[in-house]
Amino acid sequence: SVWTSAAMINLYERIYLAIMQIPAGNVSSYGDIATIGGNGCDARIVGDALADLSAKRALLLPWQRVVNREGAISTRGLQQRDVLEAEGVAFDTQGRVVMQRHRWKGPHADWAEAHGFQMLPNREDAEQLSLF
DNA sequence: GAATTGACGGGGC
DNA sequence: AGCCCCGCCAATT
Repeated sequence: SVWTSAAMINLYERIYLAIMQIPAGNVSSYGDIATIGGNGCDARIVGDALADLSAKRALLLPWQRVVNREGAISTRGLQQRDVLEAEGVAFDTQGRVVMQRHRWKGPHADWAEAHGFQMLPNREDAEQLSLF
């Protein structure tokens, strides 16, 4: 219906807003952006939102900073890697972003709270816990 | 409505 | 590392 379409536009806008927080030199994954968006966001929806970008809108949004969880680029023939390298992002020999170094840790707590977004769970703690 | 398709991801093995 | 299976959800056919 008309209303679900309007809701989707808002969801896409939330996704775009989250993506705009990714600093140059970092990348985020579709899943991480979905986690930050919270409330109905899903990794596939993030992909949908980016696939929907007009050429004009794409110039205003750092869409290139979204890669999959392995650091691999999902677009084809769009020079995404070149742009990321120009931003200082390193790739491994398999053509994937070195996620340990460049994966964005998520928005700051105050920004997330102020705009109704979620924090990214702390991965260091998760790794520590898994040791025991 | 049902089935299929995606710029996806987690968990198990 | 890989592979497989399954969940997810909007859009399309």
